[in-house]
Formats: sequence, C-alpha cells, structure tokens
Amino acid sequence: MDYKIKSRIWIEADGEILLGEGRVSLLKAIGETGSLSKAAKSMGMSYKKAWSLIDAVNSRANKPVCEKTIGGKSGGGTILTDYGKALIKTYETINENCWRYLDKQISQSDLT
Amino acid sequence: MDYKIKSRIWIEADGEILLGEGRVSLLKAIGETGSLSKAAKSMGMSYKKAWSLIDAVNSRANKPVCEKTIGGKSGGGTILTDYGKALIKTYETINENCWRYLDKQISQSDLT
DNA sequence: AGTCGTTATATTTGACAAGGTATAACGACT
DNA sequence: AGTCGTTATACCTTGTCAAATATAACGACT
Repeated sequence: MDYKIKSRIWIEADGEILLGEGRVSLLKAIGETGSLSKAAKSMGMSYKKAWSLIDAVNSRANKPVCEKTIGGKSGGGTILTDYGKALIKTYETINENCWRYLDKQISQSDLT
Repeated sequence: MDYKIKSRIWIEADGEILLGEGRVSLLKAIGETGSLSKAAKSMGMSYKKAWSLIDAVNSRANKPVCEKTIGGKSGGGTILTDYGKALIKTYETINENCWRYLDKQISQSDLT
C-alpha cells in the first residue's frame, strides 16, 4: 500500500476562519442558484447551517461577499459580489497549486 | 485586517488517515518520554485516545512505527522505531515546505 | 509471592455540534 | 388584501465524539 498526501487549506481573518473548503463550495452553489436556500438544498445542507456559515463569512471579510434581498416576486435571493467571486477564485487556485506541490514533495521523499 | 492562510496536511494509507499533526506530536512525545502513558499525560490527552491513535498508526503503516513492552521493572514502555522516526521527519519537512509555499502564494495574490 | 508502572480494553457519563421543526419578516406582484 | 419563496431566528431533540472510570494482563525485580 503506497501513501498519499492530502491537505486542507483555509484563510483566516482576525484569527477566525474566513474561508475553507465547505464555505467555498457553498458560495459556488449560491453563484449557481442565486439563492441561499437552494444552494443549501443542492448540497444536502440545512438552511440554518448554510446561513450561519455565510453570516460568518460576511462578518469577517473585508468587503461583502454576497448581497441578499428579502421579499419580492421571487421571494428574494442571494448573489455573489465581484469580491466574493475573486475570493473563490483565489482560494481555488492556491488550493490546486498546493495539491500539485505536495504531490511533488511526497514523490521526492523515499517513503515505503 | 489582513488575511492569513493556514493548512493541515496528512498522509493516508488505504484511504484512512495514517499520520496527521496530532499523531506526529504524540509520536514525538513518545520519543521523548519512552512511554505512551507519559506522552499522553504530557500532552493533556487521555491515555485511551493516545492508545487508539497509536494503534491506528501501527496498523496502517507499512512497517511498525513503535515497539511496546509490557511488564518488567519499569512497567514497560514504548519506543519509536527508525521507521517511525523517518516518518516523523518526512512529515515535518513537507509540512514546513507547504507553509512556506502557501505564504508565498498568498503574498502573490492581490487580496484585500 | 508481592510490588510497580506500564499496556490494553470495556463501560458509562457528559458535553457539544448537528439537525429538525416552527415561526416571523419581507416586498413585488396579482 | 392575499400569495409566494426567500431570508432570519428561536427552540428543542438527537447523534456523535471526548472524557472519565474501572479493571485486567504483564513481567522484571525484591
């Protein structure tokens, strides 16, 4: 059996988690569905958990990550800001780079 | 508030966690104390948890990571094998490299 | 035989996170 | 005014994981 190396990265602001893998997935689902409740449902996550995650992200980020509207014909919705999209992209790029880097590292080691 | 990037890496064998940050700390404490129970105590960890962690590591690693003796004058003890020491060293080296790499990545991004 | 500190294991208890349910507020539209 | 789907929040239940407790086996040494 050969070993594999895995990693998780996250971004912190003020010592608290701002953005991790789960929050990025949720933000992406919001971008696709235009709604927090639909995003939560598409991920099999409870609305309550999704709301608290997004609340944490918005309260810790330097700029708003999404904009929410309540009421109206469609009931309301949530859309990502440009800043939110940039955050997602940065996270994913660094994450993929990290994977590649680690795979190279483990292949250079002589573990058996 | 500026963002910081954090990471955790771990090594898997057969899809199960072999070695992570906590297990490496425990192994190092074993190396310093020569005893699983003393190592657990020094980390404020229950003996049971320490034992189960080490049991998992030993059962998944390709070679034994530590050798245990029961009974005798000193009651027994646990010492690391050369293979265990090599595992620790490899993990820590890759981990530190990963931190440096990520710091470089985040500084090259233009997040505000 | 008795002592000692260790490894090894089962059982119970407690704390905390996760989830479910319920309900209110909202506002464009009919 | 009524409808609708959403955001927002409180409350309670449940499941899971950590911790505490208890006990046994072991073997060199006295």
